[in-house]
Amino acid sequence: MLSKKTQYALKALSYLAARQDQGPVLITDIAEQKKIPIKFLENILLELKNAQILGSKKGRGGGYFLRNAPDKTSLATVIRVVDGPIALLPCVSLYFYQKCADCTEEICPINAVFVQVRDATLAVLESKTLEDIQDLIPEAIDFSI
Amino acid sequence: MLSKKTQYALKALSYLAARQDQGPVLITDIAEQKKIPIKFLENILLELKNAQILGSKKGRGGGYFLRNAPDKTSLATVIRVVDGPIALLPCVSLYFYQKCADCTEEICPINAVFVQVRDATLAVLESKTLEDIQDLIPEAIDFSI
DNA sequence: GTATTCTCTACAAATTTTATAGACTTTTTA
DNA sequence: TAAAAAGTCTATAAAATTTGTAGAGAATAC
Repeated sequence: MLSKKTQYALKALSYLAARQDQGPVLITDIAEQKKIPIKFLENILLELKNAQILGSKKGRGGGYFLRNAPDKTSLATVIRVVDGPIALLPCVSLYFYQKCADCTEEICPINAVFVQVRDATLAVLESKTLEDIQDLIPEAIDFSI
Repeated sequence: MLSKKTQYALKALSYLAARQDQGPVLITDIAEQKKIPIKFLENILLELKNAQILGSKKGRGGGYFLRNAPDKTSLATVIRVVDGPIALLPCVSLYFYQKCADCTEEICPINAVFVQVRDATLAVLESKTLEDIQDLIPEAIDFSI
């Protein structure tokens, strides 16, 4: 399971992606709308900024915004930044690889299967982007029609 | 990432699968060969037994053994028993479902993507079984040829 | 009936996750 | 140019989970 932190990150990014053209968005705004503890969210957004996913502006009229077009940031990237490895085993991870204590990967059948799991998972997470998880903006829907 | 507990479970099952026809295997034996803390392993094997994956026999000549043919137990089953949910989000889990606080799944784009991730992952984990991760038994390989 | 082996419950230590506090810096603007 | 607005940064605390240990108990084989 993704950590709460990562779930918060995805919600925040989903919110920001939908407001891409509307200039910087306040942390406070995101926290309230998405019901995320504000101080926790601060840390998360900062991390996303340090990873070049978000940009920010200080002072009046400031806030956070996507640094690139929503379709340029994959969900895999987000998860790796906030949560770490996507693979189910360390010996199978592309970005957080760690050798197993005793096993030799060339002949380890467990390793082989989990490479397949990783690839299946990544096929989705690398291809889906913030564009695909954009918030539907309620205000934009006209129910009077 | 899978917990150490689940990794131990998979190693133990991999060991047992390869020794399927040789009668019960001692906890001690598995623990030594797979370098798993024995008391921890006891708990794990017991859990696998309670989940009907393993059978056991007490007393001299006793030990643990697979309850069914190796190809009858999927890796998904094992992971669910030991680790819990395979899905990345609670609102997307088949066996450990939990509703999100504020989101309505029908229109939640995050939910939709993670259903796809889940299905891609499960396609592998449901189809692969203990047969696929059987230990290669070193003793059985004849290097003299 | 005793040695062997799994069973069960409780607990303890370590680590990770979740969250909060508060002082600091940058920017805007009156 | 000072005050208000907003993000930055580091440290710490609380809670939860994971990892591992202890030891008495029950079943079985010989």
